[in-house]
Amino acid sequence: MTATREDAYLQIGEVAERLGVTHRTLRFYEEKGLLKPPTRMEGGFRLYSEDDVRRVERIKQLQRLLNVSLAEIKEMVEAEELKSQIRAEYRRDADVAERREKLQRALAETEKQYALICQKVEQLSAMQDEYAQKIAKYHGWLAQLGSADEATGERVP
Amino acid sequence: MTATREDAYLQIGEVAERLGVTHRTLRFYEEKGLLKPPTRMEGGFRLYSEDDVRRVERIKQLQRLLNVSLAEIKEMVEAEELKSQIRAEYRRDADVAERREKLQRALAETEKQYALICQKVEQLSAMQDEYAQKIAKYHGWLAQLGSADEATGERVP
DNA sequence: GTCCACCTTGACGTGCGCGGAAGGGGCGAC
DNA sequence: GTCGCCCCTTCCGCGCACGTCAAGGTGGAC
Repeated sequence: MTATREDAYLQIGEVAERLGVTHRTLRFYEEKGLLKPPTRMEGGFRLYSEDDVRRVERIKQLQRLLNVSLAEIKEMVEAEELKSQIRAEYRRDADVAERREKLQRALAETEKQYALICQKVEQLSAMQDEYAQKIAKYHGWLAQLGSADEATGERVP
Repeated sequence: MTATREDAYLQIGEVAERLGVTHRTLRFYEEKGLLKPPTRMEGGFRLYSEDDVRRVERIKQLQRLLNVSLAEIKEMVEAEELKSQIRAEYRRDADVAERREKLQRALAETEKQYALICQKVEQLSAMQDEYAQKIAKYHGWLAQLGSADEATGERVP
């Protein structure tokens, strides 16, 4: 059990290879506060947990899909961190009012992000439709060209 | 008619204000070949047509939604330019085979872009679902807290 | 003519998101 | 021990997408 736990920890190079990023990127995220400082070996080597790895994946996902700055992504992942805090505190005798406040903050942030995503999906879907129509038009024109090789009386705008 | 045509041309500052970009951005796009050099007044002032304006809007849209480099966007808008060329050549006695080839190139590029958009929409939709579930969970937890604590909470939408 | 807002080119500066090299230390195998 | 590889911090550099400043030309109103 302790063995599996220790095996679960990865050095920076392994994480980098797994996720297709460089060790520089991981250290950079740590510098910028997007990643909490990972645990270390005695000699100072960083040891990343599976949670850490998931966090990096999340960051990359947000970056790819939402096109927002790392500063904004930092706020986003910090909101997710709140959730973990709430979970951790759940067993203890944390104040109910305090827990609710945290939940509401996390919820508000999540809803903000959700709205952003919805907006993006909407716009992208519109663009998708637009492209589908363009493709249909091209196919139409090509069909005309194909059938009317000598009989040229068709309309191509 | 000539009057409306001339009125339709805009100076760089007007375009910038309309689109919420700076004149530097417009010049930059021109330098990089994303915008074809606009017509000029005698004194050298740039005069942008409505087509030019739409082109800039398009560039900005692609940038916002697809998160790709200007170099890639250049290729995309160049593909759209092919379509205009085909239109322009239609009246003339352009070779049918040549026109078909251009159409097919334009179609191929458009389909490539379409695939990219589909992929993005898919991933973003998945993320959207994920967030919707998260929000539902938060609401559930808040409801639990609210009922267990017997009612100082009011905001559980 | 004069004024002033707007335009021109050119060149250097900036913030972001890392890249890469220097100089040094840790770790496991032999 | 020592060899080789991976890791550490520090610091300068780079590409992208512009921002910004300088020095001057243009255009229409008065």
